[in-house]
Amino acid sequence: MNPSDDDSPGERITDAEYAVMEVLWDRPRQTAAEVCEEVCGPRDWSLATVKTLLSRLVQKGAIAAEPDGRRFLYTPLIARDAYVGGESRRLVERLFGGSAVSLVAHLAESEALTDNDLAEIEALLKELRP
Amino acid sequence: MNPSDDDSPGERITDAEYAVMEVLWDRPRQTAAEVCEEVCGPRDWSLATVKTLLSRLVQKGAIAAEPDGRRFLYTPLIARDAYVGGESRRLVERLFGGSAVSLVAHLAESEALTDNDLAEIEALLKELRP
DNA sequence: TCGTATTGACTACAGGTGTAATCACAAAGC
DNA sequence: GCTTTGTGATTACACCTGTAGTCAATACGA
Repeated sequence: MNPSDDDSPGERITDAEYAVMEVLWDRPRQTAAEVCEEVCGPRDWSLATVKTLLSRLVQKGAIAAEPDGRRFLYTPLIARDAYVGGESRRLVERLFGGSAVSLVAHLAESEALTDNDLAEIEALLKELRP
Repeated sequence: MNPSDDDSPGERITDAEYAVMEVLWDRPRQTAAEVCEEVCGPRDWSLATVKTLLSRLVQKGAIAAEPDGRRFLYTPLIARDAYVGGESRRLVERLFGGSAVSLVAHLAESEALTDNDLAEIEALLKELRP
């Protein structure tokens, strides 16, 4: 895979922006007001804040703004999986020298994984490596 | 565990600061100049930058500055494991709804894990669940 | 038709972050 | 003693981020 194949937007998505992305991933093609209905309550934001975040996300190429009359319907341009994968990879890179195995080892040893979790992972692995 | 038992520093450690922490975790009790020797090259920083980062880390309570004559020897106050664990947990919380299993599943499915990785993890699990 | 509500664009502004210059001072060498 | 050098402290400054107000235009209801 050549480096310019990277389909992730150059600019990082911030914490606040991520909250907006969540809403749009859940249901695409929403207006600013609709997004606000979802997040303004929990995060105690005003509509203005949501509008700013939407603008910035459009600028960053993370979402598309499809004109619908006088307003816009916003839709994610990057898939949730791609984003989550990117962030995971970034963490593994930064904290575990790129070794995902180290991450799993750490999670296991630090009791972030219950016995049940371990069993689930084992099952998952069996599926992936028949 | 009561909430104030949290031994992690309230303030987050940033990306640049993390680079400095790495050096100190690798070998504690280093001077600013020594730290610079390690990071200034790779990150193309000046000594002044390193000093600023060290100051901020001291302020944040992430490292200690032990006087040594006219200068300081810097030493991490938070363990690498604690930090790494915290960051991992944060990511799992944010991106995978708190389920570490989901993270592993995602890594596996998104080919972030090679066959070799999977084998290693399997071996690790066998060790943890005899 | 005329006010009112809605909407995106623009502006604002404090705090964090990356990156560094400058300063004051003390140590060490000549 | 006087100068050079290494040191932390202070200050700087642009950009990013979180959070929001204001504005101008447009649509909608009376």
